[in-house]
Amino acid sequence: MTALSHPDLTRNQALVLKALDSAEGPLGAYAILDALRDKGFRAPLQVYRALDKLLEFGLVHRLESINAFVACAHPECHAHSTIAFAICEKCGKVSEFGDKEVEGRLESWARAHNFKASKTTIEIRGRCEKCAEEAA
Amino acid sequence: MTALSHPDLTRNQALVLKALDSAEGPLGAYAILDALRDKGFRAPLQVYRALDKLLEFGLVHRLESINAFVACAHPECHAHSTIAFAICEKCGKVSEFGDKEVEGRLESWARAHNFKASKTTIEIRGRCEKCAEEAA
DNA sequence: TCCAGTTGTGTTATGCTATAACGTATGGCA
DNA sequence: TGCCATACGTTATAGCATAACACAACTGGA
Ligand SMILES: [Zn+2]
Ligand SMILES: [Zn+2]
Ligand SMILES: [Zn+2]
Ligand SMILES: [Zn+2]
Repeated sequence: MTALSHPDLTRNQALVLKALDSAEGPLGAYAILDALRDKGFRAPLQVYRALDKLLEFGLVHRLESINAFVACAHPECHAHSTIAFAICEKCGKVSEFGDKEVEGRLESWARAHNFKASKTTIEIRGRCEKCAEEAA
Repeated sequence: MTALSHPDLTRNQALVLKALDSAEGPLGAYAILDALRDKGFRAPLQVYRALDKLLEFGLVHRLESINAFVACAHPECHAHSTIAFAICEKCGKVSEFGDKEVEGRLESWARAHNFKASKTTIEIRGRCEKCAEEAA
């Protein structure tokens, strides 16, 4: 789905990114581990270390509210600004979007309170369009 | 700090709320357990079950990004609207605030994409005013 | 009164998420 | 060559959350 190329990804990092990228939805670290056992992965740390780097590169996002990871849908693009995620609790579909207005409001709260922000999380959980239709 | 009274809190629920309310910052479930061992608490489930109810009553918030819980700073007040949290990673101080503009923007994204939101998380991690001064 | 349903509780065991601590291997560079 | 930084592999452990079972207390109606 996304551009899988990046300067100097190591083998493990590339494998983890590929696993995330070819998954339908977000994956937990242990699900990634299971998906990569036949590539030689044995221990959670192999996954977490790769994820740390991929997060640093901005190629992967961590979804705090569900302890899972997704490949970035728009790499190269949203650089390091604040991103919001809509997560379907039924099918796992994740949509990322940015909103300058929201970002600005949160930034001004921080400025007004002398709060030095380092990372902002915005996650909406619910039902995606398709799954909402099916609901009772 | 906050109003500790609520219709029909059970003993365990009241104890957990009191523990959170008298803590300096957010507490993990196991920290609450440890704090309540001398009140007879023995197992994590005693804590989690009380927390479930307190969350339902809106007396406690869960901070998804740090797997911890805080007593609501404004019970009775912000009812069930979306709340944002600023969490100091140094001293643990948590500030809650609501922003109708932010809430509205996220709601309109959801409406535009036919996404049926059930719970929205907004958490800003960083340094509070006091701790930012001390930083190198 | 008795029964059934609901809610809270206690306990044991288990599962899922993440990191500590150790040693090894590799590549760039003075 | 010696040094440093980075990645890797493995074992063990820490931290967070729930499943499953059993029992007690209350509630409302037959
Ligand atoms: Zn992205
Ligand atoms: Zn869906
Ligand atoms: Zn609150
Ligand atoms: Zn602070």
